[in-house]
Amino acid sequence: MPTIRDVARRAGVAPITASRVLNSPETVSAPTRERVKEAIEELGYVQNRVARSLRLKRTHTLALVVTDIANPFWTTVVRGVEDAAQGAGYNVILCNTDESEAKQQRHLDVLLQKQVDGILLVPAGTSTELGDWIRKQSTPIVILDRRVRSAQVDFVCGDSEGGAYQLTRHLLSLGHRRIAVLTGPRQVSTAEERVTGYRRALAEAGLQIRPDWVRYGDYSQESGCEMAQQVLATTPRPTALFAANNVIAVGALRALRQAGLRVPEDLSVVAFDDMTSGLMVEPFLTVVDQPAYEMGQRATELLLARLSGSATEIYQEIVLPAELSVRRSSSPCASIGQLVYTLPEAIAQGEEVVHGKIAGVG
Amino acid sequence: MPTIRDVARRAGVAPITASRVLNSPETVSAPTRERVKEAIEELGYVQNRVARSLRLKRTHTLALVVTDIANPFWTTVVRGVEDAAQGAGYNVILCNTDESEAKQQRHLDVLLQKQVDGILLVPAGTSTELGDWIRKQSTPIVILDRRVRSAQVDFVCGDSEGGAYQLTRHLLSLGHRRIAVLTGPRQVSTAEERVTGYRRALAEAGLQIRPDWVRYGDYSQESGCEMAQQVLATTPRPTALFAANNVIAVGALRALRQAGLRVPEDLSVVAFDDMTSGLMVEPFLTVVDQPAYEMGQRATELLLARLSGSATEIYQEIVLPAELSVRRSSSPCASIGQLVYTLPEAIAQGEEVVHGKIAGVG
DNA sequence: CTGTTAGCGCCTTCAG
DNA sequence: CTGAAGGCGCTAACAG
Repeated sequence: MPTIRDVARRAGVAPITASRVLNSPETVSAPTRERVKEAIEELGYVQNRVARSLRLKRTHTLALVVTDIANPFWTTVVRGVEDAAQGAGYNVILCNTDESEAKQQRHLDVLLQKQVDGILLVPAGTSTELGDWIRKQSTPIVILDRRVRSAQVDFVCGDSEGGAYQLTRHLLSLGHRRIAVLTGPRQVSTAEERVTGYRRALAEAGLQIRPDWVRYGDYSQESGCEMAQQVLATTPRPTALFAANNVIAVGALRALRQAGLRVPEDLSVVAFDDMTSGLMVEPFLTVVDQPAYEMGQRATELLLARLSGSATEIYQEIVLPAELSVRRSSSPCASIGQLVYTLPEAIAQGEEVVHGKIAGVG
Repeated sequence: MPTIRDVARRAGVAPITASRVLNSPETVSAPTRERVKEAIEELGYVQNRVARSLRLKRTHTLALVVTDIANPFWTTVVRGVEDAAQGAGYNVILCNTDESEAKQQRHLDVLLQKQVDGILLVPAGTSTELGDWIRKQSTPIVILDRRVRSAQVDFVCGDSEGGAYQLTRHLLSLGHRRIAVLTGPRQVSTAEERVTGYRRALAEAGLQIRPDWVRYGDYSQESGCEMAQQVLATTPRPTALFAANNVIAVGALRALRQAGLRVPEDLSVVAFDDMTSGLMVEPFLTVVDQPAYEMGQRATELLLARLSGSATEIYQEIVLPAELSVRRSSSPCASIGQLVYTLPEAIAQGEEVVHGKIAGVG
C-alpha cells in the first residue's frame, strides 16, 4: 500500500505538499498539483483515514445505537440517520442493544474507544443512570425516542402522549368506553407517556380508569399476546385495545385470533407506530404514525450541529407530531353507538354517575 | 483525554506495560497489573482504538453496503450481519446505494480509506466491471445476493432459480397456465435467475413462454405497478402473477386493486421474498422466503474467515435454499381446474399441441 | 517480567 | 508556494 510519502517521492515533492493536494488543492500551484495527481493515479494511492483521524482527532463517523433494527420503525429511523450523515460526509456504525443495558454499555464503550464523533442513542431498558453517564462524556450524544432521567441532553422523539391521546379519542369517538391499553416497560418514557395520553383522553371523556386495563409489558410480541389475554379475561371485557407499539399490536392480534375474536367486529384494535414503511398492501391497523425518517434525520442534524459547534449551548428537545391513520381495525362500538365526551353529556344521556365518574366501566 | 502514557506515569511503569495490561494481562505480574488498573480507573482512561488501528493495521470494523436498508429483506440481512460481526468483536458501518453505481463507488472508496477490514457488498444496478475492481483490492470482499461477472469472489445468495421454480410449480399445480412474471433489471442476476426458474417450470410443464408475460423492470413499486398493468392489458390476460421481489409485489397488488381485480379470486399472485420479518399478522401473500438472517450471518462468517486467513484460497459460493410458504394470495385457477405437468399428459387430456408445445397459452 | 526504541501515515507548526 | 521537523496514541521488536 503506497503512502503519501511514496506519492510525494514520485512527484518530487515533500509529503506535506501531496497532503495539501488532497485536502486543500487551491493552496498548491497548478503544475505541482498535476504532478502529484498523476503520482496518485499511477500508484493507485488510497488515503489512510485512520492515520488522518489520529492526527485530526475526528473520524467522520457517527454511531447509531438502537434497540432492534429489525423493527420497521427503527429501520426507517436508521435510514433517516444514514441519509443525513452521508450528506454531511459521515459514516454510521450501527449497533443493536435488544433492550439490554449491558449490551448497550459494551457498545458505548467500544464506540468511544473508536473515537466516533457523535452518538445517536435509543436508551435500552430502563437506563436509569444513563443521564449522568452521558453528561460525563465529552463526545456529543443525542438521545432518541425515550427520555432519560435528569435530562441535560439533546433529545428527539415523537409525541407519545399526543399520539396516544389521538388514538384514544378516536376510539371514544367510535363509541368505545371499555378501552384497554397494552404498553411497554413502566420505566420507559414512551410506554408511560402513551398511558398518560390514554388517561387524559379517558379523563376528558369523564371515564374512570380501570387499573387492570392498563398493562405494562416489555414491547415484545409475547408480552403483547399475554397482555391481550389478560385483559380479555376481564368481565366485562374491553371493546377496544390500544397497543403502545407495533410489536405489541402483532402479539395482541395473535391473541385475539387464538381467542376466536374478529377485528374489528368483536373488538377494535389501534396501535402506536405503523407496521412497515410502505410495504403493506392494504394496511389494516388504525395507527398513529411517528415520522420515523424525519426523527432520524433531525436527530442527526442536531448531532452534526453540536459537532460543528454551531449549536447553542442549551440542550434541545424536539418533539415530532404523530399522525392518525384510521383504517379497518377500528370500527364503531357495537354495544354503545354514541360518543360520550363529557360528564354533563353523559348525565344528559342518563348515564349513572358515581363519585363524579361515569359508572359501569371501571 | 488521558493517554496510555498518563496511565503508565501514574502507575510508575512504561507505556508498553500499561498496554500489555490492556491487551495481554497474563504477561504482566499481578501487582503491576493491579497498579495499572487502578491508574486506568482513577484517570478514567479510554483506549484510543484509532491509534491502535493505525499501529495494528486492523480496525475491527466491517462495512455492509446494501441497496436499501428500508426493504425488510435487507433489514433482516443487516441484522444477521450485525450479530455475527458483534459476536466476533467487529463493528459494522452501514451504507445504502439505492441501486446507484456512482453512490456505490463513492461508498467503497471511503470505506477503503477508512481501512475497514472487510466489505459485504450487494452490488448496485448492473455493476458490470465490479468483478475486476474487486479482484484489484486487497481488502476482502464478500458479495451478497447478486452475482457479479467474472466471479473470482466469495458469494452468498438465495436460490433464485430454485425459488422461482418452486413458485411457478405451485401455480402450475393450482391449474394456472397463463402465468406472467414481473422481474427486476435484466442485468441483475437475481432478476434473470428468477425468470430462468420460471421458464424451467413452464418448459417442464410443456408450456410455451409468452414473451410479453416476461417483464423486466427495476425492483421498484412503480415498476411493479406498471408491469402489472402491462400484462393485464394482454388478451387473454394471465391468471397468475409472479413478482420477483416483495417491492414489485406491492406495486403489482396496487395495480390489481386499481383495476378492480380481486386476489386470489380473479388472479393469483405469488412473490419472491417475504414482506416483513414477523410483523405481518395474517400473511396474505404466497411467497418463497429466502433465509435473510442466515444469509447475512453466513456471509459475515465467510468474510471473517477470510480475515483470519483460515479460509481456503478457493472462492466460495454459498447458495441458501428458498422456502415456499403457501398463503391466501394463490388459489386454484378458475378456468382450468386440472394440473398439466407434462406434454404427454396434456395430449392425453385433449389439449391442442403445436410445434411440440401446448397451444392456446403462448 | 519489564523497558527502550522506533514507527504506523498523516498533518500542524513554523520556517524558508 | 513549498518544505523540515515533530507528534497524534499506540504497540511490535528487541533488549535487559
